[in-house]
Amino acid sequence: MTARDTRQRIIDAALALFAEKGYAETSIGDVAVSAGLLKGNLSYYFRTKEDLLEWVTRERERQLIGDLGKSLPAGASAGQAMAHFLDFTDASADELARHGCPVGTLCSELGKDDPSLQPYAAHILAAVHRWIVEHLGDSVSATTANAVAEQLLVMMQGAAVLAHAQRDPGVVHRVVANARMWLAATLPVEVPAGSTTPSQLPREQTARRLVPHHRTP
Amino acid sequence: MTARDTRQRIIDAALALFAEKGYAETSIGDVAVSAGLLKGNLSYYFRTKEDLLEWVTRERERQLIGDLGKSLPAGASAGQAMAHFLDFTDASADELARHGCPVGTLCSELGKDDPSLQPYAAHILAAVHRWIVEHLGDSVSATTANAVAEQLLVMMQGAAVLAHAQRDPGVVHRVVANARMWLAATLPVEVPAGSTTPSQLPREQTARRLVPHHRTP
DNA sequence: GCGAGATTTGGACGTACGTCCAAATCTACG
DNA sequence: CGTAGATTTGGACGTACGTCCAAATCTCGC
Repeated sequence: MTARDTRQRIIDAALALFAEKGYAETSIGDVAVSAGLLKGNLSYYFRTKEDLLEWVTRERERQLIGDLGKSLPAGASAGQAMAHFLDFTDASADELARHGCPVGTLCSELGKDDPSLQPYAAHILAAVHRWIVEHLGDSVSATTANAVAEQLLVMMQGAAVLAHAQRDPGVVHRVVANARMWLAATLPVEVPAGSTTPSQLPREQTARRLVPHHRTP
Repeated sequence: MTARDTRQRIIDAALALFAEKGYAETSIGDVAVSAGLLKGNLSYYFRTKEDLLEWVTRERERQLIGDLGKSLPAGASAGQAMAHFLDFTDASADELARHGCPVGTLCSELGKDDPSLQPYAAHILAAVHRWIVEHLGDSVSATTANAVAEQLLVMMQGAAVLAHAQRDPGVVHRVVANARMWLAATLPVEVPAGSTTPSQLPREQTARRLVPHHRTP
């Protein structure tokens, strides 16, 4: 196994652990064990924990933007791209409920104490924002595109926080469904229904423009 | 100074520190110094750190629900109550940008590693949900009320995450303004404009049903 | 003013962590 | 095969933390 492989294995292990337990609660030793080496060996590949964090966030952004592009046809319309983004989030509902959004929770955690670490995570959010704006193309004005991207990010991040707090992926499904309707009403383009359409959710005649929500008291 | 005062001073100090630096990053010693006593003395009032957390979250819920009720007329309509909730969030924009939502970040952090601590924070979110549902009264069906409460919480939590990540209170202002319009279009009742109305924000003819967003690249 | 209970002091103790390092081991090439 | 460089081992070191505790000090009612 080459050193390059080992490096990547460390990054992958840290990626998973940071998402699962957070940055502070993940020790260098945890990462080492998960990657199949001893703690002392990590310093050979990453001098400090912050050094590792930097590579992990870079990798997260690379994977996230890469996954967003995957299975999205090259010449996809703005509406198709937005539907794709919502499908992607919807498919992540279970993981979001289990661990929260890997990016959002990292932003919150790193922003708390040491502000020098926070840009690492915030950079990923900005990249997703950019992805949305770019894929809206010129179907709307730049100002509107930024507003739509911000609103979408807000809804997805909020859904992740609530789904995680209540351990209920249903929150994500409902918010995605609402976002779909909101987008269809807001954008001057077609927004195809996703693979998980709101019609699969309980529909009640009392809810207007809202995916109903069954509380478990 | 009575022991009761000291206890309260500890809780207040911990409340502020947990919001500012997070639970894990706040040491017992930090709380002690901030409350004006020595570390060893804290164990006299709170056996363990988790014990302190329990009281802090209780206090946070008490204050939050109390503040929400404050300056809201007794017989307020559903629309007035919702506008009040949005005004309250809007007024917290600066603090949300600085430290994130004290409740949401606590939920995210506690939910990560030790699941036994997470209910403390999640309970507060549930209380706010309940507040919204109760103040919607019977202006809408129970199902719709729950959906509206969930959607509002999602938007506010998402706004807090993004505002915190970008250190920009403007996110909160824009999301609140959008929520105001969304509520007005969704609820069958009047939703009075808040003290901080969207009209004070830059308005562009290109944005339909969206508060425009100026990116700082 | 005296004594019992409440409160405070200052530090001990064990644990966990990030970083560092010298020796041991492995790998690849001459 | 032998050696130089790459990689791994196992642990040392300093620090910070949560918890615990015995002694000292304070606060009241009597």
